[in-house]
Amino acid sequence: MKTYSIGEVARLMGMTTHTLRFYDKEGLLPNVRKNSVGLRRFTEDDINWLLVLDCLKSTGLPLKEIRHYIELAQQGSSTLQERMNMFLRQKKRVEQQIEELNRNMEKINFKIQYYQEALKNGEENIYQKNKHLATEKKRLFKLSGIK
Amino acid sequence: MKTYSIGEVARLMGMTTHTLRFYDKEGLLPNVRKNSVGLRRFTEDDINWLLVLDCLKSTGLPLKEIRHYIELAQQGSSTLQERMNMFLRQKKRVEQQIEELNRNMEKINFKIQYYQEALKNGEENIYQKNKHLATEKKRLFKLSGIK
DNA sequence: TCTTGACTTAAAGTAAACTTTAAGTCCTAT
DNA sequence: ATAGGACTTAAAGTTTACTTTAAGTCAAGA
Repeated sequence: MKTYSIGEVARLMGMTTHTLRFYDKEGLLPNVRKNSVGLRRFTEDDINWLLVLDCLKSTGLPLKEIRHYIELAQQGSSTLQERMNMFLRQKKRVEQQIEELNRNMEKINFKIQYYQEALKNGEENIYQKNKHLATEKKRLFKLSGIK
Repeated sequence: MKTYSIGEVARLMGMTTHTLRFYDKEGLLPNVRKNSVGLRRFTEDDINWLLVLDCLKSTGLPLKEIRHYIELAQQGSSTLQERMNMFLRQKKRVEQQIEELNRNMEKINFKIQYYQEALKNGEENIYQKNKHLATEKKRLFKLSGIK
């Protein structure tokens, strides 16, 4: 069965070998074997897991909780439900992240529009500078009960 | 003109007063005035800026670069273009972030599907466990030139 | 008057996720 | 046989963005 060196996997995943060893030390690479001279050999399955790890990590799941997921997986099919719940929670978080990014995108687009105007006129117009924030401010004031 | 205490603004923004003082110390709240007894009083404009700061921060712009933006703004209209470029770059980053989130969402959805199947059958099917990763793996292998 | 609570500054401490350093082994090509 | 490069472990250091602690001021309520 084909295996890969830590250097190859690092290049493949866009990580450093240091990071991969750090993950291993932290228990985040549960199945990686070492050959007769003590070098890590990564299988296709190890790479598949790295892709999932990368997905969880880059959607904001802390390494600690990724390790917890690994522990669940190692306990066998009795933890199937719990593992699915983890992915369901993560799905919700990603949905929220996308919503927040869209809201922030609107703000950024407004700012770009504002600067385009300002560049055309050669000066800034303080009064329309933050027009777009009015709605959100009202929401926050209502929510916090301030004023 | 109505102003707000640091405590009110903290509640409004969902931050602590500590964080607001930290931002002030770091030069991230350029216009906040203090009253006769030395207490910070936040104006509507200060709150507007905090909303923009929050937008930049939560789309991943480091505080250091936010401070740089402030410095540009303080230099007047000669920096309009540069400030717009900053928002244009940030827009691109947010677009990439949304794309990445969508890719990750697909992986998470596959995992949820997988667990639903596994729960129905009461056992895991190792062979379809990572079917969805095949395409991405091919892409990565091609990109890195490994194999 | 005393205490409670909000505020002040300055400085030290923390958590997460690496990153770097140090010291050493092993294989390959010149 | 020796220099280079990839690998090993263990441990210390770094960065970012806060968070906590310490020591103190001030105004209002019981």
